[in-house]
Amino acid sequence: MKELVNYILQFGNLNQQQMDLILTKAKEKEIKKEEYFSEAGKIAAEVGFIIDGIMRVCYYNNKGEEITKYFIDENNLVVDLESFDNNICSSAYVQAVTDCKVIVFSKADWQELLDTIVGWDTIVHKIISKALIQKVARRSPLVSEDATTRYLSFMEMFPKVINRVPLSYLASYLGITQSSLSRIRKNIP
Amino acid sequence: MKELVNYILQFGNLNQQQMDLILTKAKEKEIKKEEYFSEAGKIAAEVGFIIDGIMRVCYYNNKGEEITKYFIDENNLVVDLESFDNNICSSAYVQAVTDCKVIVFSKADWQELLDTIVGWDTIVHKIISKALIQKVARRSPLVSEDATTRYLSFMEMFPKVINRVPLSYLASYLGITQSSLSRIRKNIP
DNA sequence: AAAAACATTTGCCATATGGCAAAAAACGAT
DNA sequence: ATCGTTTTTTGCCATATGGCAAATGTTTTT
Repeated sequence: MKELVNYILQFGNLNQQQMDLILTKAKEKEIKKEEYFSEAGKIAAEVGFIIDGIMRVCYYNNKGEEITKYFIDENNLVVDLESFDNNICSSAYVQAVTDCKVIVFSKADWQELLDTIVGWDTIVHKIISKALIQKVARRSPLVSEDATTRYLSFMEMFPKVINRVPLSYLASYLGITQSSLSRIRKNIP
Repeated sequence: MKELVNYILQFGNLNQQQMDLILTKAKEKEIKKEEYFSEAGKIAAEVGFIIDGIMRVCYYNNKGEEITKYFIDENNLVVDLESFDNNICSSAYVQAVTDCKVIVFSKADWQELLDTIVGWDTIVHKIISKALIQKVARRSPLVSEDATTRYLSFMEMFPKVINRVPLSYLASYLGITQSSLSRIRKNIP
């Protein structure tokens, strides 16, 4: 739980008692490779924090192709916000790419913490804003650069991820086919 | 100011007195076509709400090309969040694409409202989360679809925008060249 | 109304990426 | 270690998009 505590404290201060309360609601959970953390068509029921492993968010486009929208790695929050916040069905899958160790909060517990701990909502808001801003920032360059540049930027941004995910996931994230990605990789020194 | 009031009330309730206080801080402002609302290298000083007109967020990539990251139209908030929240220099320009009428709040006033009005922070959080989620949702499909599909989706998502912005802005938003976009348009019935 | 400035379209050809199928390599289970 | 499965690479050719420059069309200024 140390990772989670450190993560939270980056965004604001809580006293020992408040932090303890948060931790009593935190449940540790294993998610095996390929299993889903949340699924399209269902309502997201948990907020997660990845201690170990990589997840991805993916969906099927109108041609039926499976598209990876983004990757989430260690020490990050994982939650389908739109679904969780608004109690609506999710439009994407959140899937473990490797075996994952995750800390989860049920929706009821999460809500209780928001109602109970003064200042927790502000911290949560900061965490979420930062994550969303980062998401936008990471996806934007994917549109305007050529495929090789996109791949190189990905390597810089996610050095920990690149060798742990199948090429096909990465290719759809970058918006190219797997064979193109393979060729691009070959041409990099 | 009616537009702003309606917009706010979508996200939560405020009494008359609270709303009046907000409106005392709101200043109306004109921004002429091509002028900047905020600039790269400077710290964003205002939160804006577009009453009329279209703005865009743009930056220069490492090849020196000007890239439009997104468009913002009527009845939406406009602010470089990362810069405004953290007091750091902005990395992008926010520019009026057409003449704009905007309601603005200075940073000091905005902060005062947050400190004074109970519940205003929650409303602001909701507004911002929704805007960010929307931004992510809008950019994601740009990566995985072909250019024609991207253009068609843009038309659906921004019917009000498409005929009011130069082709070059739209092309860089879609990640293609202006001439390709011109050809794509020609081939659409 | 004419001129100038700007925006869009088009032609020509180069290049990047896609589609598909087979080969090669890597991984897992027995 | 071996077989079977899955992932990655490669070859071949088709197609989409880019680059550049000229032509056309549109707006703004004088």
